[in-house]
Amino acid sequence: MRTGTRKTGRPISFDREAALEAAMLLFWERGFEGTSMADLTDAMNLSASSIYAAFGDKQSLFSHAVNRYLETRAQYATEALAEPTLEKVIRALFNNTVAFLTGLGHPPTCMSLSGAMGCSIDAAPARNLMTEVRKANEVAIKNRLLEARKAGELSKEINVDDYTRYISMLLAGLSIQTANGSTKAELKRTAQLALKHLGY
Amino acid sequence: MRTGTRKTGRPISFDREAALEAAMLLFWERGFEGTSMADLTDAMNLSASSIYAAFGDKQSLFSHAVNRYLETRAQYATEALAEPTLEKVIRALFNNTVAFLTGLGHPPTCMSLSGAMGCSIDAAPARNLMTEVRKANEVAIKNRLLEARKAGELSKEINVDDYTRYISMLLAGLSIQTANGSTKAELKRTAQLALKHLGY
DNA sequence: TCTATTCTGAAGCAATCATTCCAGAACACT
DNA sequence: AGTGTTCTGGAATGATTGCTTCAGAATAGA
Repeated sequence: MRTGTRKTGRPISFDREAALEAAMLLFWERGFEGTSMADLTDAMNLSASSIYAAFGDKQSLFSHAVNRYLETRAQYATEALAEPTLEKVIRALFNNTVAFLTGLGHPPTCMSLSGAMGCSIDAAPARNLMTEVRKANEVAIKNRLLEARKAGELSKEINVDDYTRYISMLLAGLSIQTANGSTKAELKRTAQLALKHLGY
Repeated sequence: MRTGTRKTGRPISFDREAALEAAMLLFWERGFEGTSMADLTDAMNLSASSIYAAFGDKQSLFSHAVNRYLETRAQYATEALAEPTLEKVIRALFNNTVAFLTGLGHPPTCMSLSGAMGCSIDAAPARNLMTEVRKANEVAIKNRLLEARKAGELSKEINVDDYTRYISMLLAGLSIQTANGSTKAELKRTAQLALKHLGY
């Protein structure tokens, strides 16, 4: 049962990370409820009992998949926020988002939107988790803006909360645009337009 | 079976529109796959066979519900586009959207996003329908912008397709903001910020 | 009243859902 | 080699899925 620091017994025979990657991609595309355990056993190439032993129940597996997503796919946002100046931060935020959304090998939208927007009451935990992820993103942006404000890069007249929500809105909008089928070129132009209207 | 112009037989004993309204609200909140027939029979206060006779299968009922949504809830967009000047159109588009999203008695996001973002392969028709709805919205906006261009209200240097996508992105972003839990006051301020950056 | 038509509610359909159980296989340690 | 522990795959769990069927109730027109 414990998969952490076991010392004896039959060792795991599959690549835990590869299996989790497959699960993540499936959840990303079909959402929590749209993905069945049968789909998962198929894509992960594992029996249900192995999945349960390694990751817990479906909800727990979803959490693990979301964590993997945040660590291996959503780092572009963190990287953007680490840029030295506000202008570079904002530019990177949009450019990285476009690059991410139009990347190959995964669904054309961010997982926090496709994961569980509308879902049954049973799946409420999954939906709440997605909302938390989006909110955490906003908080990260806000903190970076507060830094920029301290550095004198952001006018004191600008309400940081409002500005945060505005940027968050723009980025979410980009994701929906991609889900609508916008091409990479179109998305780039849209992001450029957003930057232009932001004054960058 | 036919519910249209029947002349004899036992008449329908329930309020068709009220039943459809209940179904729409449920689909809106939980999405196509998150809503079971049991949920629907409960909310619509009808037996499954009555629903099938009146609206067809679940997918067909979903289509009817979406149509009702478009007719009774999403008219604010059409109304906004009917404003006489471009400035009024844009302002109305944002203000109406905010009023709509923060309205009481329905989920805090637009149905085209909660209806079926991530879903199983079986529910692909529902997802495609939602994408079509979003695209149709874009087309409507684009046509209005082309009108404005003819009227000389929009600079010829502005690419109408880009501008359409930009506005569409902003409006979609507002919907996500509401899903994140933004209050009415916050959403208003965000929309105002968007208008300001648009030059209005 | 009689007949034709349609709606209703309950029961039942096979399929699928997430989950669990179990016998056996595979390895680590002694 | 023997023992203990853990993993594995398949089968089975009961509940729920969307959907259908059917006998009977209800009404319209003759």
